[in-house]
Amino acid sequence: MQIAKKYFTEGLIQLTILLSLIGVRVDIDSYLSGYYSPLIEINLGPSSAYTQTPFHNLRDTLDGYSVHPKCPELDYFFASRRLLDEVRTLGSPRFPTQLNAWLVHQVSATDKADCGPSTSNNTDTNTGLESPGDEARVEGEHLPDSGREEDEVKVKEEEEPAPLTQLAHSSTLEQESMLEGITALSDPASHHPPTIDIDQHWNSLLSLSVTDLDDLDTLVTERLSDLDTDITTAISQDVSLHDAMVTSVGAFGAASERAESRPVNQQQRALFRLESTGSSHSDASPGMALGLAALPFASVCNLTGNASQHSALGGCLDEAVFDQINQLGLEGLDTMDTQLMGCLGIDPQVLEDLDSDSGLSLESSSGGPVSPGSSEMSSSSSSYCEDECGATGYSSEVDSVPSKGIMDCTTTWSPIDLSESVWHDHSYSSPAFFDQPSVTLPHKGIKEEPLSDDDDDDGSRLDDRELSRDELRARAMCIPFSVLQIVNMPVEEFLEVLDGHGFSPDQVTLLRDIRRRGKNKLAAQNCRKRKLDAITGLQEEVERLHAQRDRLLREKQLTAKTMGAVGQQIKQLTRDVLARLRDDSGQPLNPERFTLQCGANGRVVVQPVRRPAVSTSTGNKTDKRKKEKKQ
DNA sequence: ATATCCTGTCATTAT
DNA sequence: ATATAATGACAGGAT
Repeated sequence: MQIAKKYFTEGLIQLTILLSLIGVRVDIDSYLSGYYSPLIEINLGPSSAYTQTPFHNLRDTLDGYSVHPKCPELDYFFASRRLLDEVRTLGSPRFPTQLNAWLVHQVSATDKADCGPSTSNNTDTNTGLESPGDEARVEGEHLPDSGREEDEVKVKEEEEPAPLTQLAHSSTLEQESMLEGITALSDPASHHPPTIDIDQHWNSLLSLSVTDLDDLDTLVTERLSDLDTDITTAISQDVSLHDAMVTSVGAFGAASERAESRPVNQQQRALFRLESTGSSHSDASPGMALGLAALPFASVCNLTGNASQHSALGGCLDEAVFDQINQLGLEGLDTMDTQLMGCLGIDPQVLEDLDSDSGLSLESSSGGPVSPGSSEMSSSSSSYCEDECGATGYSSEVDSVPSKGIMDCTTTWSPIDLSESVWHDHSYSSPAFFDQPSVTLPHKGIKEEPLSDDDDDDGSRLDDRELSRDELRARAMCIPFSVLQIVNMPVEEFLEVLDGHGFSPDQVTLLRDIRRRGKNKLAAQNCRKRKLDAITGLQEEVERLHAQRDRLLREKQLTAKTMGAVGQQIKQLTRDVLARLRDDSGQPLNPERFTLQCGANGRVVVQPVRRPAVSTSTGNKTDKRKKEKKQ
């Protein structure tokens, strides 16, 4: 008897839940009230077992695990409960409170799956979970078996007082009487209830429901974990973009500050910048190991990664790399230069040319035998890297520069071996080298070769060709500073230059314009790089969202398929139950004419199948109208 | 010849 | 107030 009772109670609980899930209302109160007393064969009303047999207890007991109150998977429980509350607020068929227990059970299921060895899904979203964990524990996880029934009834009473009063009143005795009633209403010929068949059905239903609910558990768990993962990813993505921006800006700002505080160090910084440019396009230069030893892992990964796959952090990491390198101090920089040059196979002469234009206009700086843009510094103490390239599109505009001025001032701009000024003269700070964005644009490498060929072709005219418009203007105005010097020198020094060299107003204006244009050129390059990075990031996000959408659609299809199977099982079970019920005359009920309905209050009632109400109702209405008209 | 891309520059705004 | 960064728009050269 206890076994049959257990089957009935547990099975009916699940039946009620499943009927609720597919929208069938099970009116248990109707059974209790006795309105359908002739038809009541199974009083599966709110018995004590109805409330004290939550699935999670069974499963937890069977599976031999329990939920730790601080288990991160308890988040799912509260998400589920929130969803349940939302469903309730919609006024849709209210789920019996067993569903609450089922949802609690979901926590247990997920806990079993994930709380143990694999808790990698959400490790960062568990803040403030202690109280939920405690609450979940109160609701059924760690209740002593002796007091479980009463405690759970209390929990349910908090949510649905009215029916739960009935639940509390419906006791095991009612269940037993219900079973007795079933026996009494059964065919007298077969006095024993068809326990075997019903047991099989119940077992079938239980197995099905448990299995399918496990599937649903899995789906729910995956869905929640996906959402969690997506949220985490979105946050990290956002942070990454933000970091990319902020780091870049911060690096620039820091570079400026360092430029002011440590001007001596910046020539080397510029050199390392160049080295970084080269290394970022040549995999894992061994020479970089000297400076990379202390670099963050991300920086190393970025440097050692494929250059063709430029990451969004590439620009920032360049600054980070050289910031780290600069922190190593001046010691060993010369050897580092040599090592880097040797390992990278870069001719120092070439590097001198590559320095210009933040690497984005490398095509304008050839690796010719003579540094075309170099010029001897009239300033005794300063030597900026001279070649300010990126003027490839202005060869025609060079003509507009007054050639007369150039002729007048040519003597002060005799080319020098820039390698000396670059590699040995560290007296001038050049923070802009550090500011220059990393050479990561894909077109850079493409443009590099043909232009070098061109430079080889007519290297004799490199001086004029390589000079930018502002460079020529500076020469024309007899300004003893190169464009890079003007652009890269600190603002204080620039102001001193403006004031202390007795420049004419035109020269001052030109100096300011050169500096402004140079700064703006770098800013434009950074801006474009950021834009490309943002586009790349958005494209990746689109791909990710597409993948997520596809996955969710597959899950939706699987869920619908599972629910359809559950519905079919329930229909079959309903037919079997109805086939064993008898009406007042002792005749078996026609399964085609009756159905089991789950009421909002938790009662399961046997109701006649409603005929197509449209025709009948309209017909009745028309008949009534006719009668009224006749009257 | 045309389209597209790249780059420098200007104007404007924000910091 | 000034310098500078950021960015949209435009122009011109390169491909």
